[in-house]
Amino acid sequence: MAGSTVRAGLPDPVLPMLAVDGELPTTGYGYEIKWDGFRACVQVAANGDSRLTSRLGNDVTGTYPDVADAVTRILAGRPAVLDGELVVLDESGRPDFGRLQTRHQRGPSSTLLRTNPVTFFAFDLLHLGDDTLLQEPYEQRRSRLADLGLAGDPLVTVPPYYTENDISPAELLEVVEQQQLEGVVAKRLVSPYQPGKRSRYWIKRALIKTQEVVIGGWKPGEGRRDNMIGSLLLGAHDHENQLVYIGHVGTGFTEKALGDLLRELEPLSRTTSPFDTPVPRDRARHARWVEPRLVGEVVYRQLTDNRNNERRLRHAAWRGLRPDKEPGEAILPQVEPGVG
DNA sequence: TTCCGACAGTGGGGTCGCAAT
DNA sequence: ATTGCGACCCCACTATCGGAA
Repeated sequence: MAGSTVRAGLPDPVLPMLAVDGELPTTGYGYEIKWDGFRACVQVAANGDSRLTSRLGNDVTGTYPDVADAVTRILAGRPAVLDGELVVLDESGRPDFGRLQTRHQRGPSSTLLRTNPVTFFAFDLLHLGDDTLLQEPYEQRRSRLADLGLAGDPLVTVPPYYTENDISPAELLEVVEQQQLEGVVAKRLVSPYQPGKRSRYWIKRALIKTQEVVIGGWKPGEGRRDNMIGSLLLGAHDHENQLVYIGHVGTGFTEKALGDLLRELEPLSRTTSPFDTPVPRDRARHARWVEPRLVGEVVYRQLTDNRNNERRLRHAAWRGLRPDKEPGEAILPQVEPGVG
């Protein structure tokens, strides 16, 4: 793997097992909260060397040295490979992806290391000592993981999983929605661990929201999207009826939808931004502005607050035009009160 | 025949670092 | 000093193709 550091006693980086999108099965699966952070695998060798790798196998040990050290210390000489998620929790105990991004790629000298503590949520055990657990069923690996004694250290935790005997997936999703968490992952109880593979052994169900939006411009596409729309610049009205820029959407279109949209947008061209709030320079680059008349619908995961208190759609995907709606009906949701 | 999994290739938000202007 | 751009992290989604069902 390019870019990885060779360390004595450590095998190649582990590529994490992945989940497909889908509805949650009601039987034969364990259910876990989907934690909003960075996926990471921890490898600890018998000599105490340790390595943290990202989803694509990149070495991120230097970014989170305290996490690697904590796991090594707890294991006390036992070699092991763990899979989990690096998460930053906010004051109410919910994952805060934004703070994790701020910390990412910072070196050990960064002051952010102290202001943004990261917790490793360990949810699978692939190797322990001389034992390879990849072929063991999920439940067995979970049991061995629970016996490791990882919980108790502030930097490491082992989040629980639930079965149909504890709670139905529908009920768990309700809890997740109330707590404003990201979603649920179902893992087949008898399944092995297949590194780097995406299969129905693991099924993720993310909570998504819908939003009506006003199209205020578009950016041309590239490559396969040459001579087509690359993305749409979106806005919605706040409580003072200002048209607030809330980000772009560049996915979810069929090719036909892209062509139809372009034909509708071209007659609406104008030379200035129709938004009442500024569009960041790099986001407005190459933008073609239009009269804010067309209303559409997008789905998204989260309406973020960046460091400038600007709200942006995260993971937005286009659903289609809403010719039945007036621009004034595209209203920003109120800021949700914190939980906890 | 149809369906599904894997892959390539678009696009997004965000941060950081380097080189060109 | 500003700007452009790529490299990372997170990701959604469409289109395509070959093999499984």
